[in-house]
Amino acid sequence: MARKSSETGPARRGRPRAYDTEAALKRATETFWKTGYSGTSLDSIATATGMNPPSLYAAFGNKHALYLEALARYWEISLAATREALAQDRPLDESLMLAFEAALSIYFSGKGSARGCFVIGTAVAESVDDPAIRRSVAAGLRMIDADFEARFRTAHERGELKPDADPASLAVLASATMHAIAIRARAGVRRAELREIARKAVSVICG
Amino acid sequence: MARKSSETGPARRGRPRAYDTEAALKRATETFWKTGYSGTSLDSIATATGMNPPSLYAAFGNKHALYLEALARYWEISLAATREALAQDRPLDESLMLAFEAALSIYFSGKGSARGCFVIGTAVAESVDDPAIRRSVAAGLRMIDADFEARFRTAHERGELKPDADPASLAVLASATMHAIAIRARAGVRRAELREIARKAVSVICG
DNA sequence: CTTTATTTATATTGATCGTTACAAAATTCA
DNA sequence: TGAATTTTGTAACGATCAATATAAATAAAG
Repeated sequence: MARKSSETGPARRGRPRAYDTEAALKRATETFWKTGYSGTSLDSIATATGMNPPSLYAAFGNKHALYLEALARYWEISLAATREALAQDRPLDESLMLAFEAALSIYFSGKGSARGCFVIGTAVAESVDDPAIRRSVAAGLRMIDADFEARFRTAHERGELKPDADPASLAVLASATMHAIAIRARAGVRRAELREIARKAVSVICG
Repeated sequence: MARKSSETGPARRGRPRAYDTEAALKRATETFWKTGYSGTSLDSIATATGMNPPSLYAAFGNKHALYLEALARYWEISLAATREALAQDRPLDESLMLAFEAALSIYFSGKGSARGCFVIGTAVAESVDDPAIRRSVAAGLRMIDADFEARFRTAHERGELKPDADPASLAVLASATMHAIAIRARAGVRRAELREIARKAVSVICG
């Protein structure tokens, strides 16, 4: 409802837009990523996107809707990265490390200091008071768990795990490891150290 | 500097205080816990504590200093709870479950919906832009790791672990599990389910 | 060229932000 | 009792908050 259609139809009528919606969402996401939802003003988003407040509202509705869109988009990208890493035809330990490396690439993708995970770093704080954000967080976490569990199940069938290993239990630890890395990245821990943490976790998980 | 001395000396001169500093800090912590640092106004803290703004400033300095004090106090209580749980003379798996149960008791200590961990839920969001908060988070996490590692080292010496088990690696997974529980509690996951997650993690960690 | 449609830029809205000035209130000391 | 000291309650400060009203600007359609 807020978002205007962007299909290149028979030529639009009025003054052309000066912004690219995709690019603006990306810039807005980066701003939220750094200072959180409550800590980010619409003014700073306007500055980051180069858009005027009216254009922001025309494009995204309001601050809350804009954040939800940023959150949804982050989940898409983040889950796709994890899924793609786990889909590679590699031994289990390499597969897990690929997933953690993919996560680290996202957590350290900013220009300044590490921002960690967008969800852990900004959405979790709002989750208590904001039902929509809470639902998004819960749903995304379930999907991460499911992706890891699927990978462990495959590994189990391939005999990469001990027969008594439980894919669901290992999935819990794998996503816990990912969250731990996300938290520590935002707390200023260096990437090499986080990689080491991932390595240690993988070595335990894979037996 | 901000905090006035509260030692019951030779009787104070002026109008007596209408507030108890300890109780006020507790109420302020609960408010921050629910709506985060940026999302909490000093007005709401004044309401929660029953204090006037000038009294708040006289007692704690300003919003930032008040939050840092709340954070430091939370770390104390939280770390003490973990340490005490791990200090119990129990088998390793029971010891870990005690620590996780202690954490759950804190994460679900609020009156309304679960608030999760104060650090994960509120401090992590501010960590990128706020050096003081970031340092507190990083230091606290290191202490948790150290406590778990010490427990695993003891278990290793007692022969509760396989000889090739690495206490540091297991500690990473234990605190990762704790963080995972903290995050999910704030995302609305029920306590019983979190207990189950902890149980699964313990079963993997302990072999 | 005029009309219609859409976006931009600016300015502003009332509300709320963190913080403080100020005076009344309440206590101890002389 | 009166002076000194500290806290309380209220009111207000300028700044900033999310959100909009308004009008100029820019395009296609008639």
